[in-house]
Amino acid sequence: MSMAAQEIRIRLSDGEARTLDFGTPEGREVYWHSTSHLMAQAVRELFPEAKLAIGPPIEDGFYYDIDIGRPFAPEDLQWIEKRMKDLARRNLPIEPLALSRAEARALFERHGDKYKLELLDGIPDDPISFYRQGEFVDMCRGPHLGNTGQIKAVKLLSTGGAYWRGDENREQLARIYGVSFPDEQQLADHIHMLEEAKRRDHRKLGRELEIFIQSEDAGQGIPLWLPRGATLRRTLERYIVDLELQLGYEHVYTPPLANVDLYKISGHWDHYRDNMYPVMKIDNEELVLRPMNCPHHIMIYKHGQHSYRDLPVRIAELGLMHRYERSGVLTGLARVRGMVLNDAHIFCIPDQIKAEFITVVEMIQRVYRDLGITEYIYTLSRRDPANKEKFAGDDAIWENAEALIVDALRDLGLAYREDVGGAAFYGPKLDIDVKSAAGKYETLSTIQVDFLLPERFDLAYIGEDNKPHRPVMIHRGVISTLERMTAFLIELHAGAFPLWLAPEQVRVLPIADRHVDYARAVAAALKARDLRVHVDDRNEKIGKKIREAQLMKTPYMLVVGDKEAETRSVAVRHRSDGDLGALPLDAFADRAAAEVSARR
RNA sequence: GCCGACGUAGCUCAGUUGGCAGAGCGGCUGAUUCGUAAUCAGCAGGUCAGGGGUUCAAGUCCCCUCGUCGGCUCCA
Repeated sequence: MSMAAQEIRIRLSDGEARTLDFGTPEGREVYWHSTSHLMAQAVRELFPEAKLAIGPPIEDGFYYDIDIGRPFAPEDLQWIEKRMKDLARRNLPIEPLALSRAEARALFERHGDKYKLELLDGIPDDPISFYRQGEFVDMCRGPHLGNTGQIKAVKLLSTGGAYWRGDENREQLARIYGVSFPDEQQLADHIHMLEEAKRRDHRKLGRELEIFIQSEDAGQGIPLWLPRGATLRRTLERYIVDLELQLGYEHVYTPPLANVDLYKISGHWDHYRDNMYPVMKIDNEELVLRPMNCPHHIMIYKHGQHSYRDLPVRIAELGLMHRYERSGVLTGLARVRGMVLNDAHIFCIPDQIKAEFITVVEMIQRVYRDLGITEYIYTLSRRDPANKEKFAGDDAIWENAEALIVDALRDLGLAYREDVGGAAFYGPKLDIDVKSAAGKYETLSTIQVDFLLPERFDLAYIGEDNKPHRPVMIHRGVISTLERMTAFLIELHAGAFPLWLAPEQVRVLPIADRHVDYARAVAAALKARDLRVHVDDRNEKIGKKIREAQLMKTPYMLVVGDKEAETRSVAVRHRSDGDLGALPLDAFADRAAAEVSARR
C-alpha cells in the first residue's frame, strides 16, 4: 500500500469543500460512507421498489440495509456492482441539500420509505441535511465525497440478514457488505488479506492439523479435541497453572454441576438464566450446569476463617462451565457450549486492589509475550454516573474502585480507552482486546472488581480490630477459555505454532528401512529431553515424508540416513528456514530444548 | 433463535434437460529401499445428512427435520 497521502475531496453539509487523506480513519469513513450511498443509488435504479434503511461505514468497508421484499442473490451483487461502477464513472457531483421536515416527509412518503420516515422522527433538526447525486437523494448528515468519480475500485463482498434497528422482533432486512478504494491495487491487496484470513480459519486448520473435530452425533457446540489438539491444550494448561502457582494462586477443582440455589444467591439465576441449561431435578436437589465458576470459589473461601494477614487469597481453576448459546452463534472452538475458563478469584482488602490489579496486568503482558501476542489495547469500563441504578453499590465504593484502577494504569504507564457504562453491574473492569489475524479486536483477558458477590454471600475477613470486614473480589481471566485461546492461537500463527506450543515438535524421517532403528534411537534421546517427537517409519520416499511433515507444520524435521547413523548426527530441516545442514544429535537436542524454554 | 446459501467415500470435490454413483488424495495389499514438498500397480470404501412426497424412474424436483457456512442478535 502506498505511503503517500491519498487526498480525497469532500463536501460538508453547509457546502464547504475540504480535503481528507484516505489513509486516516476519518478519510476512509467518508469514502466508504459515500460508497454505501453509491450502492444505494445503484440498488434504487435496479430495484425501484427498494426501501432503504441505514448504510454506514464500518471498520473495513461499509454496508447498507435494504428491504426489497426478499434477500439479495449473489447475481444481484454483480449487477449492483456493475451499476455502481457506471455511476462512479459518470462522476456525478454529490451535493448537500437542506429539506424542511415537511419536504423530507413528503419525499419519503412518495417512495414508501417507512424506515427513513422512522429515522426522520428521531431527528430533531429542521431543516434536515440531505445529499443528492444525480437523481438519487438520501437523508444524511454527511460529509460526503464531492463527486462519485473518486470511487475507483469497488467490491461487494457479501449479503446477510439484519434486523431493523438491531431488534430481532422487527423486520428482517437484507444487508450488503462492500469495500472500496481509490486505487485498484489497494482493493487487490485487501481481497488478498481477506483470503489470507480465510486460509487461517481455525475451523479449517483445526481439521487439517488434527486439533479438533465436530461431531453431529455428539451435539452442536461441543467440539472434540483430537490427540494433537489435546497436546496443545495440555501444554497451555500446564503453562498457565505453573505460572499461577508461581504467582501465589492456589489451584482447586470444583465440579460443573451445582445446586441451583448457589446461582440464585449469586444473582446469576436472575441475570443469566437465558444462557443456562434448565434445572435437572434429581432426588431432592435441583441441579444446574454452571455457567461460571465464581460461586464455587466463594464456597471455598467461605469454608474457613480468614485473617487480614492471609489476604489476598487467590483461588484459581481451569473450570469447566456450560453456557447455552443460540445455535446461530456457535463457531468452531471460538464459540462453544461447554468450555474451560482460565479463571481466578482474588479475595482482598479494598486497599489491596491496586497492587493486585498491577500484578494481574503484568501477568497478562508476560503471558501474551510467551504466546506471541503483540497487538492489544486496554479498555477501562466504568459505571455510567447518569445511570446509577443499573449498578450495585454506593458512589464512594465505585469512585474509589475506578480511581484505584486509573491509578494502577498510570503506574503501569498504559494508554487505555474508556467505556463509560460498560462496567459489570457489580463493579468496574479492565478488558484487554487482542487483534486477531482477521484484524478485528476481541476480548481475551479481563480483570473485574466486584463488591456485590462478597455482600450476597456475606463474605468476611477478620481485621486488625478483631472485627469482621467485607473483602473485595477480583475476577480475572488471563488466557480466556482454552477453546477460544486455541482458536485464537491457530489463527494468529496460521497453524505454525512456536516450538514450545507445537503438538509435534520434531519428526524424524529415516531415508530407508535400515535407518528406522537409528531414527527410533534419535526419538528416544529427544523424548528424554522432553521434546514431543515422532518417527515417520513408513516405507515412503524422503520427499513425501518431508512434504507431509511440512503440511502438518512440524517445526523440525530430522532426516537420518547412513551418514547420520554413522556419526550420531541428524540432518536438520526447519519448516520455514529449510535445510539447516547436519548437527550432532546432542547439539540439536540442546538447541531445541533451549528454544522451548525461551518460548520463542 | 431469525434471514439466506449449502450438505455426494475418511478429506477435497465432479455428477448434463430426472435414466447404471465418479475422480484425486487418504486407507488396505504387493512391488520398490530411495537424501530435503507427492514411487508404481492392484483392491476395498456410499442409506448421495435423515425422514416423507411427486414420478415408470430421484443425488437431481417438492415438503419437514438435523447439521454446516455467511450475516443479525449475543458473547469467554
